[in-house]
Amino acid sequence: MVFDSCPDICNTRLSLGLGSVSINKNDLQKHESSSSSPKSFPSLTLGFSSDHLHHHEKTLKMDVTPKDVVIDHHHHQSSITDLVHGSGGHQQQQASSGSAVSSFSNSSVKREIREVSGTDDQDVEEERYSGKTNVADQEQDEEGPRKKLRLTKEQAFVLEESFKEHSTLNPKQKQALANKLSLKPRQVEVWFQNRRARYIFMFYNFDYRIDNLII
DNA sequence: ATCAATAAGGGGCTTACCTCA
DNA sequence: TGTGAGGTAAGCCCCTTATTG
Repeated sequence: MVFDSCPDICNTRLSLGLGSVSINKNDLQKHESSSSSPKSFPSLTLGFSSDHLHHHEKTLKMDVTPKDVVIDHHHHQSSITDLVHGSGGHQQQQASSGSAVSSFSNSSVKREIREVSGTDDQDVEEERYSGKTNVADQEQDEEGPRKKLRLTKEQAFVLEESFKEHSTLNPKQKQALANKLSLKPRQVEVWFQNRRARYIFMFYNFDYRIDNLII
């Protein structure tokens, strides 16, 4: 199904298509086998309009599947894109990044700023150095191999409960949780990131099991 | 020694906001 | 005064690494 987008007005000879892409669930689940029932996802396609298609063997195509359509399916974004584009997920990221040309990666800088600034964090840190896990963390600040923080059961419980309420946090919520648990806001943020990743993984595994049951 | 779980690092993309021509 | 382009900061995601039980 393809709707030509203003071919006369823009004269770009491009068309914008809305359709669906069938994806074998086996391929979706990279590391899992069985269940060959195909799944279809909504797809957005940019290409030459149909009347020009014959003149172009190679069509410029950009499928937005299904990241922006299926909520919480980010985890398999690259797998799906692999199928559509035939290679790594980074290709999709580049394809969709037209607006990001002027952007530059400044993650590490951001992180530095985050660590250096924010007196609130310092207060929080001072507090947490009195706790059980803080010794290891304190050592980490000094030179040497990074020590892995293990959250206490209480901390994990509170984070879990909070995650049930909302899977993402706004800055205030993050800060409040950090204060409550004597953690850095960054640690709360990381926990939620990892937790979301786990959640999506579990979601797909559940889906996979259901499929098997039905078959 | 091996493995699974998970905290954290690094890089990329998106979005909002600001400045300036 | 309104507008578009470019820069910046912040947040999120994916992938990966490192640590720990």
